[in-house]
Amino acid sequence: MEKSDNFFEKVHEVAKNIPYGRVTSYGAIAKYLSAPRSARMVGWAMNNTNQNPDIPAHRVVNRVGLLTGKHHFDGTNLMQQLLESEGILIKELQIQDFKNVFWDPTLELK
DNA sequence: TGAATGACTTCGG
DNA sequence: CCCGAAGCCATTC
Repeated sequence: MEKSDNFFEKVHEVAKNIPYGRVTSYGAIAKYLSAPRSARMVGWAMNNTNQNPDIPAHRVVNRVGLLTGKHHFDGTNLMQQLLESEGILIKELQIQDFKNVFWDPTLELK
């Protein structure tokens, strides 16, 4: 165990680099990691990331801005509250003005 | 080894 | 971005 793959580290790094009040998608991160097919693995990696308090996993959603991962958080609506606290508007688990708050690592971080 | 699962994405209608 | 189905990839049983 504890193989510390570079893939996971990159996911952690990108997640930590997400600006305040911004969000990104799993696919965007996967694409940034040169693995656009492994979007699911990004989410899986988030499970490890989720255990890290330095990783704002709540800023990562699916491609349409839907909080698909909220079920993996401790609380019931914790993820939404965290995003709302950052100024992001959410309606029925879907981010409003998603394109406006979307942060693309391939464009901004790269 | 093979089958099932999932914090996704893309394609066709 | 509405809806249904297929594809991908790593992990787990």
